[in-house]
Amino acid sequence: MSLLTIGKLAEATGVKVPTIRYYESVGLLPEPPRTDSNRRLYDQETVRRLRFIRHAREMGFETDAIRDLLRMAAQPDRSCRQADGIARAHLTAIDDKIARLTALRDEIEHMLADCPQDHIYSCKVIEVLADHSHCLHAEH
Amino acid sequence: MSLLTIGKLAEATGVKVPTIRYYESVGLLPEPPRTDSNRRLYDQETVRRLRFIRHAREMGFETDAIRDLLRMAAQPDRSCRQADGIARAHLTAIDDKIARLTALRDEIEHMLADCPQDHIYSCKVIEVLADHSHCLHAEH
DNA sequence: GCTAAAAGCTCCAGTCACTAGAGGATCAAG
DNA sequence: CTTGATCCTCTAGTGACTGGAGCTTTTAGC
Repeated sequence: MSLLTIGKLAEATGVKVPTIRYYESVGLLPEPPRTDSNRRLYDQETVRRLRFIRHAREMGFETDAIRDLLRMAAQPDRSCRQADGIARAHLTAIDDKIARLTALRDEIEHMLADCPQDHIYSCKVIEVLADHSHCLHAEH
Repeated sequence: MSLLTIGKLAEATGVKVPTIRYYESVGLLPEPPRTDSNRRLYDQETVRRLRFIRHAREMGFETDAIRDLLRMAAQPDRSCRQADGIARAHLTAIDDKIARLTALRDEIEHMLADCPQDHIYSCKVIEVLADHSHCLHAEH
C-alpha cells in the first residue's frame, strides 16, 4: 500500500502518467527509485508533492513559481513573505488578464450588436477588423 | 511608394518582420513577388490584409478563425452569418475564460487575506496548495 | 568608389506545459 | 500460456511566434 507504480500515482493524484514523467524531467519531482525491471516506484511523500503541484497548476502558477513554492513548503520555520509575494504577483497578473479580456469582450459584443446581420459588405465584424479606427481597444 | 520591402511593411503595420514571414509560412499571407535579389515586395493590398490580421490577433482570434474571416472579407455579397458566428463563438470563449479567471482570482485573494503572514507552517497559501480540501475551486 | 552599417535571406532552435505516438519490455489475470 | 494492460525511452507536435547563426545585398556617408 505504501509504494505506488506511476499508474497508481496518476490515479491517486489525477495527474496523467506522461505528465508525471514530464514533471520529473523538469525537476518538479525527484527521480524516484526503480524496480529491478526499471519501473518507477513512488512513496506517499511524492503523492503529497504531486498534489501540491497539481493544485498550484490549477491555480495557474508557472513551473518556476511552483518550484519556489515547493522549496518554501519544505522550510516551515522560514517567513512566508516570499510565498505570499508569489501569490500576490500572480493575483496581479490575473487581474491584468481579466481587465484585458473584459475590454476585449465588450469590444466584440459591440461589434456584434452593431452588425445589421446582412451581407459581408455591411458586416460590422469584418469592418472593425479591416479598419482599426473603428475599434476601441488601445495599442500596446 | 506603392511597393514595400518587408521592413517597410513591418513599419506600416506594426507587425515584426519575422512574424510577417511566419504568416506567409502558415498561409495567412500569400507568397509575394521577389526582386532580382530575392527580396519580398509587397503591395498596398497586403498592407490592408496584414492590418486585418493584426487586429484580429489583437482581439485574440486564432489563426484558423482569421483564415476564415479573411476568406469571408473577400466575398462582400455573401451573408455575414458565418463571420458573426465566429465572433460570437469567440465571445463565448472569452466569457468562459473570464469566469474561470475571476473564480481563481477570488480564491487567491482569500488565501492571501486568511494568511497570518507569519511562518510557512501557518501560511495559508502553502496550506491551501498542500491540501485541496481547503480550497474552493471545482475540479474539471 | 569604398566601406560599414543596416536590411534582407534561409534554416534551425527555443518558448510553455504538456500530449501523443512509435517501438519495445514486462506484468497481471484468466 | 496468452492476451491485454502497463511500463519504458525517445522523438515530435501543439500555437503563435521569437531569436540566432551565417550568409548576401543594399544603402548611406565620405
